[in-house]
Amino acid sequence: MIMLDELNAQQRLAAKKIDGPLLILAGAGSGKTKTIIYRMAHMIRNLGIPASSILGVSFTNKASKEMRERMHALMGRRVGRDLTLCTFHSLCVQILRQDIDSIGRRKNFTIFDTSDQLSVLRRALKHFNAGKGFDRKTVISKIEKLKNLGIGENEFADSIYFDPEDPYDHATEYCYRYYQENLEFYNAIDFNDIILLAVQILKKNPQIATKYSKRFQYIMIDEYQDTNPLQFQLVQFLTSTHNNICVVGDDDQSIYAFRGADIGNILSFERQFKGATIIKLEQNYRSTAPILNLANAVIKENKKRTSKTLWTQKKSNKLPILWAMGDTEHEADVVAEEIAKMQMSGVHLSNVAMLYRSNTQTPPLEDALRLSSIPYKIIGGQKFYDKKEIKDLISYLSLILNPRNEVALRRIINVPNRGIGKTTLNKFLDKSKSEGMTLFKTMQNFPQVAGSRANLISSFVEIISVNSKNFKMMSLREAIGALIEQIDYLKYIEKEYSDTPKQIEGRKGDVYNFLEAATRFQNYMKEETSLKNFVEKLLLQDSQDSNDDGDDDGAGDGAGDGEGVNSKNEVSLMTLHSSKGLEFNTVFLIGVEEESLPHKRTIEQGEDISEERRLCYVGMTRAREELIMTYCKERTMYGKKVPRHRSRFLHSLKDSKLFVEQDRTTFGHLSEEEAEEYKDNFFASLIDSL
DNA sequence: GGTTATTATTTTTTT
DNA sequence: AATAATAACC
Repeated sequence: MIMLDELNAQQRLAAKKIDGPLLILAGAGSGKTKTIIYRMAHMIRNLGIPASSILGVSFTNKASKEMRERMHALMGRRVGRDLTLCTFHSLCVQILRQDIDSIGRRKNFTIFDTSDQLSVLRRALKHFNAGKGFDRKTVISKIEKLKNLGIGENEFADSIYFDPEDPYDHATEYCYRYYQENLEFYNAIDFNDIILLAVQILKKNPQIATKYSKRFQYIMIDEYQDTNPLQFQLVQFLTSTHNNICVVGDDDQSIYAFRGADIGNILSFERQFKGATIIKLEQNYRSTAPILNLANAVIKENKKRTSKTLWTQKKSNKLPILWAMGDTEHEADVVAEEIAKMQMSGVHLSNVAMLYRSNTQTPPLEDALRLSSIPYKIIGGQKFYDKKEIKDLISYLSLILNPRNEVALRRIINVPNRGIGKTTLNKFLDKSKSEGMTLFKTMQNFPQVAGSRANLISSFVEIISVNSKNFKMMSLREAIGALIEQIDYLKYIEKEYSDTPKQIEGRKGDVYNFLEAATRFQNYMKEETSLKNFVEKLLLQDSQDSNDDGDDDGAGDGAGDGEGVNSKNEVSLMTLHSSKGLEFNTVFLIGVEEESLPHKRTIEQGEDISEERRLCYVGMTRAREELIMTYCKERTMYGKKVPRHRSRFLHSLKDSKLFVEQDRTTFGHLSEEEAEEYKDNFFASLIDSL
């Protein structure tokens, strides 16, 4: 028997409401995950619902991993194993692997990431009009938006989204088609296609839709405010036979509109699922009252939101603080100094985080921490597989997996240098076109096209085919090792970076880490290890997945595992986006200034800064006890110093007494005595350093 | 075909 | 300031 006594009244209501549509509006820190876990446990243990008929969908691997771990802790491993807890993307990849042939596509597709997309787009734009300088990223984001709305490449021109006056729309029209044709020819799909094609499968094959809907009788969606229209369609198919859907979310934490999330999905849940129950979780167990008061005041300004006010029992007389700093370096130094002080007084650094709007703010903070010898960890930012070496290796693997993948082929055809340059490549591209054959097949069948370089081509083709045999015969780890050796990749790194020797070690390290990752994958997946699964996992990895050198999971059943990604004695650094779902005793909110939060691009784009406000709200509500915000009077941007001002989000509250402002460029935050002492120390250390 | 110099561009957030 | 794309050179 699972006892629900540990839940509060609202949480318990939510856990007990099993049938029909349910919307749980869960404010920040209101025990959302706990409620979901108990709800599932209650269903399985008390009501005897088979775990295998329950599906829990989240957005990040980290979220589903956490859910699984907490399920294990509560009910033991066996039950957890039968539950399906996964991300939207991994769920859809499973659907595609099973049934993609039902919409006339091949099964061994590869997944294109952003850089693959960009490389196709470059060619698309060249074809469209060699002269004009269109921005590839703008075109991509237009295409993605269309895909998220479910508009195909041939439907765009006639849709209401097409503006004949806008030259970008004409470019997009052309490129969208070119892009889709190419992807299909290469047998590749992009992130949006993962969802889009899965929905298409379900749409065209009602029996398949029914199959999945029957298999998953109870469906839960986490972070529902982040779903896009396409994901909404998917949910509709999955619930078509039973309507047992429970969604959990917080409209105030919707921060992914830029990738198509539609806050309307959560706001209109009642209308879309008839007879829905709505339960609000408003008690916050995380933050102290002063922190919550400020956060509430900030978010209150937003117009479109469900009415909901968080409250807490945690009293405190520590008001949030806003520090005015001189410039970027000053900001980093002062914060680092403060953290050093905390460390001295015995604070464990896993309880401390620095949050900021964009990744570009990371380097100066990092420098300051390093100079003060404070251990830190950057979460998110550049993904492991975004590094050049890893992309190269993955391209080899993708090509081996799917020889139609021309983007991968072009990336590595001359890496390491093997004397196959632009001219030769172009010859093969022409031939490939005239024969209507994939680029790789052309190289395989007509090496003589390269003239005197024919043997170079042949030996490249040979490398690929030898290795694809290797992957069938050896273990994953061995086969990757053999590949690296055969192409002599480590030597290539040495040569390539011979003028920046400092980098060599690190880049080689990336290669070793890659091998490590393969080993870990192999140990974890056992007989399900395959190259396909491995590459897929790498590409669907999210920014909070552990790609560190370390012992992350410890494997033993953890006794009450700690919250947060980082339990080591390290400060966590991350963007506001990646901080969602986490909490820390002390939060430094860096750069709460105009053009940063709200961001310049959003201000320029027109009026809707509500998402920026939510971002600010998310950041503030990460803090349990202490919230320290900073802004600079001057910031270095694009290598130039620019004057800056405190964010409008705080400016409008400056007389509210909800926070204190201290000017750290003077000694205004100190009493006279302290200021004297500080100055003495400062000069003393200055003299020391001379 | 490969290397180096110059120029352009970037920086919002990410599955 | 750092990096990538392009052009010009060897």
